[in-house]
Amino acid sequence: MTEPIGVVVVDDHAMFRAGVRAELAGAGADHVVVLAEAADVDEAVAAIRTHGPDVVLLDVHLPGGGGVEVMRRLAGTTTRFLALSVSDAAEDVIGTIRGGARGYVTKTITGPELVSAIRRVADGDAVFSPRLAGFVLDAFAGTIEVAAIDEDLDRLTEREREVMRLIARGYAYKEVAKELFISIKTVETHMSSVLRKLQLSSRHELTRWASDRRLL
Amino acid sequence: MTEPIGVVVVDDHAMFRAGVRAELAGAGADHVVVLAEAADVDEAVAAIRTHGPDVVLLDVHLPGGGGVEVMRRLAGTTTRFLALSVSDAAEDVIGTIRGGARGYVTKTITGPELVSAIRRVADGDAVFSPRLAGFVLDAFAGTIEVAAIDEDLDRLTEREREVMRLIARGYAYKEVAKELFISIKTVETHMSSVLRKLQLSSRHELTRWASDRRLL
DNA sequence: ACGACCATCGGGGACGCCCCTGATCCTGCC
DNA sequence: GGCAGGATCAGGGGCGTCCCCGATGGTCGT
Repeated sequence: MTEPIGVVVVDDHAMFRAGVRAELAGAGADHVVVLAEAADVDEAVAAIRTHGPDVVLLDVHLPGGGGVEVMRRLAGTTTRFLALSVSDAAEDVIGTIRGGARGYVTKTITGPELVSAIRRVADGDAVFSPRLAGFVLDAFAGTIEVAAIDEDLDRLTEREREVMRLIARGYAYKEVAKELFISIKTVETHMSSVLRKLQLSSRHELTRWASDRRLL
Repeated sequence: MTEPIGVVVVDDHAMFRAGVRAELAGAGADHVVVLAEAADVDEAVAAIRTHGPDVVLLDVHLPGGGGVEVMRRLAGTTTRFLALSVSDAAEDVIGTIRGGARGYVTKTITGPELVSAIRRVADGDAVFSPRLAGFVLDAFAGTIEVAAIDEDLDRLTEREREVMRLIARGYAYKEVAKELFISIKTVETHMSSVLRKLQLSSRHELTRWASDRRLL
């Protein structure tokens, strides 16, 4: 409370960064100080290393790998990350939390609420927009399943991933075969492996699965 | 140039509105004045009627019907609309232009660029982010096709639309039949009509078609 | 009353999707 | 050298998808 909280704002929209800065200057008063801004992953890593902020306001979708990449590169720091995103998609939220963020709020937040969220994160609390809190808990209740997803994807061979991508985009087996210069039967074999490894049962589920993970 | 340009800012994110206001105050200097802000369709319509701005900065995705709804309700005013969106999806851009906007820029824009865009729109020019200009022209080159899309959708009967929605979500014929308490054969008949009327040839194309138009 | 349109069903067929078994070739590893 | 795993292909079968044909009953407008 006596010490102001140092913050670095990471977002690829200059306009939005200006908005955060303006709101924090008004509602944050002496409590929160914006030390620096960054517009992509490289800038963010450099700025955080230079300024050592207490809290980083981190956009999820960011040129250069996304907010998760920033946290990965700074693993081990004492800095706390608060994700700030337009997306309320479960994959984004879960992925960001698993990447190490201490909270996740959407950009519909108001200035005073943001100040409050920053202070709570700086104090070590976890902060979530009300609507998100629900499935964050759901996800951690089913941690095994969440962890298993990436392992399953890793189990796919290179060729299987190629086939999977085309199928998920709506290509018929015949078209995949022509595209990859292989027989239809080979496509069927790969697809069979893909569905088995991902524990899916049809191309439609695969399409949904892939689009949920933004693999298209 | 002598007269300042009056602007109303419509966006559901208070933070973003603050950013626009701050940037316009800095880079816009005397040339641009923010008359009012609004966070949803009703507020926007009221604010624009009250203040009669030269230009409205209009977010595309907005509670209460979207930016298009705002323009529809204010049809006939001399106010010019500049769409300001995170989305660069063709449907959003085309739909907004068809709704009456004089320009469309993404939120990656900087303050000075936004001031420039506002002034050009106020002067009667059309303004587009460079990457978007291409397919805006494409769309107007193929105006017949764009106009035909909605006519085709209108040609579907109520029952056909129900079937279409379920199929597009990945339901099998059998599942659709159970869901709607009809025979599989009836589902097939409806699907056949849907595909013929929409000039598509498979459920996969239908899925893509529907998701492109956010009918899911 | 008649035609136009819609929703509902059926038979039958061509082809796509998915699975099973089984096979060859190559590469890398112990 | 054997052994595992990946990529390639084949045959055959069950079921889904999409089409053709035809049929009945209901509603609406003229």
